[in-house]
Amino acid sequence: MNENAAPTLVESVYRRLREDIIRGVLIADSKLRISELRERYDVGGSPLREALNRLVSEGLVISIGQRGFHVPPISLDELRDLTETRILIETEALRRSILAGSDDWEDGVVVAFHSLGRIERRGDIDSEDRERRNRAFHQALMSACPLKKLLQVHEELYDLHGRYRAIAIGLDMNRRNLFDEHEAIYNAALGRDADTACEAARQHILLTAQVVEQRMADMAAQREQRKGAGKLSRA
Amino acid sequence: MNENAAPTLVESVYRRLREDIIRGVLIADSKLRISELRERYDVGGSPLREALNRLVSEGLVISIGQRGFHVPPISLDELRDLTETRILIETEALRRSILAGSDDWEDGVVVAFHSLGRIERRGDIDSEDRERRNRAFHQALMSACPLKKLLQVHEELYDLHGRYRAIAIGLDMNRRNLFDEHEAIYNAALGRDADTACEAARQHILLTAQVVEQRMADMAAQREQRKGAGKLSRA
DNA sequence: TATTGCCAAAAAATCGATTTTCTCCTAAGC
DNA sequence: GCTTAGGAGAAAATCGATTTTTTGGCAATA
Repeated sequence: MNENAAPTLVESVYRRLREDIIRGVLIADSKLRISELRERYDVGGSPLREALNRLVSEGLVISIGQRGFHVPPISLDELRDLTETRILIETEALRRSILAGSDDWEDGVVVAFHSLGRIERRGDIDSEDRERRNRAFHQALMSACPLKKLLQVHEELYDLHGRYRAIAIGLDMNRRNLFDEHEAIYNAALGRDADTACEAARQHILLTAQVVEQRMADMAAQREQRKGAGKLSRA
Repeated sequence: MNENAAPTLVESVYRRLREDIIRGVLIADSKLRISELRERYDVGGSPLREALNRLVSEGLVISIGQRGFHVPPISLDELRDLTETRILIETEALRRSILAGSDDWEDGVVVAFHSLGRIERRGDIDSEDRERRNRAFHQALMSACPLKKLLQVHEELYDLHGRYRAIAIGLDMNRRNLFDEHEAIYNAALGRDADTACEAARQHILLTAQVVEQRMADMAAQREQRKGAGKLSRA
């Protein structure tokens, strides 16, 4: 049996849908027509609808009775809300993890950090691998937090936030040194300095969010301009 | 059109399943056979499975590929995890709510408190109404928290916790004065004393959890005893 | 010109039947 | 007596068809 094979069609299409929504392949605010999705993922209506319903509870899909499913819209307000909430949860989990972390935890953090650093130094824009290792690093840092439910909540928020990060993929390379930001968290964590680590994590998340905000503003401006041009050409 | 009518069968059976799981009507760790549920809720397989899949994402149902759905087991470990995480989220939301609360917020809190107090003083064991008003009170307290996502997370945790509270329904009347506990939070909140309010809320949640722990221990002891008796009778 | 009512096409929701996969019991073999 | 193979029945997963609801356009009306 293949380890990766989903035991169920629901499971498989659920994961693929999830990825596509978080990555922005399925556009925010767009309609998810059952017939189109059936074709896209090559599954029947039943497993598809079941997968969609799972995503509804995660906030990654919106269901409107008798009017089908939609990708949730994005907004500056939600980004800010999500960012602040994620900071709250992530710093709390990080703090508890640092307090409770064993030798194994340290090992895991070291591995994740170096693995991520290698990719970052290589400078690949390849977001696939990068995003995975980035996530793994953040998770490794928090993994010793004894509150499992807190970690679950964080995962949820991280993925909701991921939809916004996807907007700005590749954009922050120029302005920021992500490696330094990660290193600051890393050093403080291994040094068991929870306050410093949390502050570094907070800054790191905030900076990422700011890049996204900038990008959203740019996009809004572009939309404005196109609208203006449209008016002119119609006049 | 009836305001309360679910626009969709999925929605309707989702709510009913949810209630029954949280209330403990559907027993922890039991199997949820599609055919039985179909009969119980008088719906077809498709809406039923869709509703179940929503609950899977909320952690109120477990899905095992090709082996159907189950009510999640309960455990002392999870209770403690859930309790501490809920305290964390609820006190944070409460703190921010107190800081940001407007006059309207105060009004809402006053109404919710008195409404709950009336029920409590009446001493009905009726959990239906009581639970609803209790929830409403807690929500009113936090409602001015600007982080909407934090409130959503709280709701999720509150309901997961509800499964445990259901175990001890009616049991805490003897030992505790719930009214006083609520009043302490109420007074501190309206007095804009966030620290005191958070501490009171923390104590309140902890006390409830302790009653549940006690009850779980009792049940475990009873099980032990029955097992012993079984052994004897078989011998 | 704006509004309303109606109809056909499209889409969503749901059902009933089929296929696939597990479960448990029986019996043969060690 | 214990383990393992086989198979019938039960249950889960999925599909295809049906029913219900919405959408969008067009014409009639104010």
